[in-house]
Amino acid sequence: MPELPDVETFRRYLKSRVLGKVVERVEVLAPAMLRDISTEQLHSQLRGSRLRTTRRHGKYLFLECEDRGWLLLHFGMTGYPQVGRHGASRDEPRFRVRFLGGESLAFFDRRKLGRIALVRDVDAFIRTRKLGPDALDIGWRTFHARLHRKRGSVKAALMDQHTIAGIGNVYADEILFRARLHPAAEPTAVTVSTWRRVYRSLRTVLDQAVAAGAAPSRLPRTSLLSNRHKNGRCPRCGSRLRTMRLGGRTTYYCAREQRTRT
DNA sequence: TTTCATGTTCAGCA
DNA sequence: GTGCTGAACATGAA
Repeated sequence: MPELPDVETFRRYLKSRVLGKVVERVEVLAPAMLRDISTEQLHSQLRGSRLRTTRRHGKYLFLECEDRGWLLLHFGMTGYPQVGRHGASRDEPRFRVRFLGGESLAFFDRRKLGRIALVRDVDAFIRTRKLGPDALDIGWRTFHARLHRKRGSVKAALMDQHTIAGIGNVYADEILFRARLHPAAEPTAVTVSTWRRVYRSLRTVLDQAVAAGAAPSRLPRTSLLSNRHKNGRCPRCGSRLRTMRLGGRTTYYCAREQRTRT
């Protein structure tokens, strides 16, 4: 479920497990996941390099490889990293970085929708891709300025990575549920005080999710996340949750509590 | 068997 | 440029 909280959890995990390690070799089991680089190039670029720092922007994770640039990892819908001794896991990873000393970083991704690349400069990458500010860094003024004039729905605006980076389908629903705002509300019709509520909700929801290590079981019981399924009920008022399609994705909301205005 | 799924990207259309 | 829809990517789960 790689949205911002998941990727931030991955980042912290990798920070504690692979920094300082030296790359021995790289194995690409699913070459289609590479972007703008071949397996051979990636291997020769990374071999002998020491991992120095980690960075995250939105749903992108970067590992700095000393003198070689940054290894970019995007987890798509089903990707996740795992560090351990070679071959410790039953599943076959799509990508693996072996380190001197015997450990390796494996990238699992059933659906192969994840992406792997090597970039020279993270900030340049963010500019080129026109990614918006990271959802955990954005301040109230910037948030309001970037969102309140958008067309379409508030939910689509929250999920637009060019507007604000890191929020996906699940957390967009969660943020709007907590803010009690209807996901289909038009951004231009939302009052400033309601935008404030959305902003505060965004901070609370993301902060709590990161603190919980993005584990649904460790999120507040009043969260929508654990109820987003057929026959799911609103954890606050008990009414049946409704669904609709917004921005091409299934949207869960409580029709009784989430209003179009206010 | 069919439908749906947490993400991104592109084509086609308004 | 903005936004929407549908498709593609590739695979598992309900």
